[in-house]
Amino acid sequence: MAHDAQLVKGTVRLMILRLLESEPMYGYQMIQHLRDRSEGYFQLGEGALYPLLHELEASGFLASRWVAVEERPQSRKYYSLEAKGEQELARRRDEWKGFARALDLILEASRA
Amino acid sequence: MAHDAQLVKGTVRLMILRLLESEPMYGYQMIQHLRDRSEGYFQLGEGALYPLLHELEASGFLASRWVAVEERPQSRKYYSLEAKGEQELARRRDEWKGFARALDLILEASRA
DNA sequence: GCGGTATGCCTCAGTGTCTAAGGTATTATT
DNA sequence: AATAATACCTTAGACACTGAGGCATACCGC
Repeated sequence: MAHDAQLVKGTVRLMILRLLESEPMYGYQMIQHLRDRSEGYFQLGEGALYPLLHELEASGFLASRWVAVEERPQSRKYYSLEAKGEQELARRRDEWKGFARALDLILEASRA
Repeated sequence: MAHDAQLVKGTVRLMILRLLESEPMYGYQMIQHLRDRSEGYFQLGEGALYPLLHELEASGFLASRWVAVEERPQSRKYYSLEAKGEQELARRRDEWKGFARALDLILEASRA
């Protein structure tokens, strides 16, 4: 709605970057972690995730590598956070804080 | 992204309903209040506001009345919160809290 | 007198994010 | 034999917001 209008929509970006800050993960795993860590709140669809991961990698925020798993036929594509991605994470985190704070100013609004 | 995927996009709705909880206001005034109360953070565009007000009124959340102002040529369209709008406000407020809480769970994530 | 800024309402094409559904392939369960 | 789970992928459509436009009046500076 203004300078960072995309902020709130792009919250998934922030969450993905945050997850990868802890450890490298593959897509399917991210969906589960988001669901579990948010106590079932975030049910991210694959259609929202995969294109986003590709974009983040193309932007140089993430790197990926394929890892075969013996007992499974389907390889996993692990993503990890690049230095540029860490900066992006910090930026997005600050934006989120700013937004949440501003909204609280509106909601609480002690004065009339 | 899930049950209330529209939540975060529809944050403007929440803010408008909140503003009108305090007192009836007209569109142009809402834009200024949002800007001032958020310390300049929210710069809502008219293109986002007016259609939304029409929709909220059509949904029965708001009521409007035109008020002429002597020293000004342009009449003001004052909106006020209906009973149904108060319920909607409560609902949206709870949704917002749930979302912000869930996101914090992801961001803080004390465990690995 | 003329452009810029402010007030105050309005609309609409375009952008970007997400949803919902589809696809491929294998294994385990019912 | 069908369903769910794992694991990757794509794409049409919905939806909220941006940015620009329009209309009308008043004031300010040059």
